[in-house]
Amino acid sequence: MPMFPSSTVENYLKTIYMAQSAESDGNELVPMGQLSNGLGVVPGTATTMVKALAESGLVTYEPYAGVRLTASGLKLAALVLRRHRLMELFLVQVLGMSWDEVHEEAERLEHAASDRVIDRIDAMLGQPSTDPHGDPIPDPNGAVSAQDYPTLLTCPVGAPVVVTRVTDQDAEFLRFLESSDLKPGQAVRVEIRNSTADQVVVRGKNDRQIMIGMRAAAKLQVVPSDA
Amino acid sequence: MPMFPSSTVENYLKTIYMAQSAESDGNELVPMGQLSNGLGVVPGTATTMVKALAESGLVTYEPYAGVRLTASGLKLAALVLRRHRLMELFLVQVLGMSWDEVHEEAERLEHAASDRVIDRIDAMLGQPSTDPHGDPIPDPNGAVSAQDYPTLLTCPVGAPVVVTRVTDQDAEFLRFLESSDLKPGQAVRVEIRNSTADQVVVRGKNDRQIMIGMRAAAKLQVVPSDA
DNA sequence: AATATAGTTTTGATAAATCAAAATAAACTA
DNA sequence: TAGTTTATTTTGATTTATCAAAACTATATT
Repeated sequence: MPMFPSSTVENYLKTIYMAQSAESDGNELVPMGQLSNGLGVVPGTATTMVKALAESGLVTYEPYAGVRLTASGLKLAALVLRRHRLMELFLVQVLGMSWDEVHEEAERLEHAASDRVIDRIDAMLGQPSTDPHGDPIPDPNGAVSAQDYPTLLTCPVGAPVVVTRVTDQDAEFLRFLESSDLKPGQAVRVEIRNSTADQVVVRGKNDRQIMIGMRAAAKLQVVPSDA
Repeated sequence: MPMFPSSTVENYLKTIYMAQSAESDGNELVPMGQLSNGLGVVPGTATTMVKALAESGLVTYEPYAGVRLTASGLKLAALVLRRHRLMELFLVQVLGMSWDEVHEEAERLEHAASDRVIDRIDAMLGQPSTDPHGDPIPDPNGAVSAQDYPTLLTCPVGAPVVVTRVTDQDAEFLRFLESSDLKPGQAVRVEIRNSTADQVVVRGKNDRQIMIGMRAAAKLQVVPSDA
């Protein structure tokens, strides 16, 4: 129970949090391999650290099975994500940075910005609910509005939808989306979905036709739209 | 020669830089005691670290005498100060924080903000030359416009001057200055200076009369003004 | 000069976070 | 079921930054 969690601890919690919420259940155990992989450390390092986190009551650890956040770990992780996402939005909206470069910036700033600063940013941006990638911003208590949207891979073919969220922070991928007019907010429609050929054809802005693979399509969350 | 200096290294350089430039000469050796004191570590720790910095070519170290920045150490230190001071000004001007709380915020953010972010801030603020305390902001190459101003302790009695810089970051002191209308930019005039009684009497805003000690007076730099 | 004092360096330990590689457990395969 | 593969844990070292306390140096005092 570190009074002030190190940025290492914050990163472990954040990574576990995201792996956990990527699961349908959301309460699954995260395998150690996935964790060490996500953090870019060798497996043994993650094992050692997770045992310390368990000692601090931030996670529960089941040897050979995986790790899961406790209530307090969950809250801490959500607050780290809050800082990260508010920071990203701030960098885009106030400093005018491009959405593909803010992730790595926020990756460092999230550990240095105090609640005082974060609260100011939150107020300045009008208490926004999502960051530039459409990821939800937890509230000051760590609560997140539940999200479970369809994607370009699962939404009905032909139905008009709006891109709401991109669940991948890779800068190159984000630049591709930008150049394809597929950023959050964009109205689109799936025209063809061919799993054998691994292609999803989308009709987008100005009737532009864009072909993407199924892997990519699954990373674009959407909501049905009326128009 | 660390490719990416740790924030510890940055803090050592910054502290040496400030101690050095506080000297008249500006090229003096900084005693180890002053350094360890400024950093809040025990003397032995500073000795060890300084030897490593010397190894990296950032400082020259003379045992039992002290430490001095090399050209490359000087530049690095100036760039840390640039980040710190731009960040402080940004927190005050854009986020509307009070000038007495931004120092400690910037103390952490200065190590996390990239040049990309800093350059945006610099542009947004119109390439300012001083921070909220009047401290000069080094340019992107680490160059600082030389400053050697008189203070409320050394300026002519009776002459109209303007407060330009406060060389102390203590939050309580800064709040006192704010409540006494002695922030940078304020036009004032020294009325009485009595070294025996350790008092400097200043006529300030709205003809208000303020009494401060000589220690405090020496921390307020001024420039002569016409009015 | 002899001694006291203040400042500095050395030495030995420690905590946090990591890696490499050996050991072990679980899962899969034939 | 026996053997192989994959995932995980252990063990032993390493790096960075730190402290406590002993040893030392230089300077000031009488």
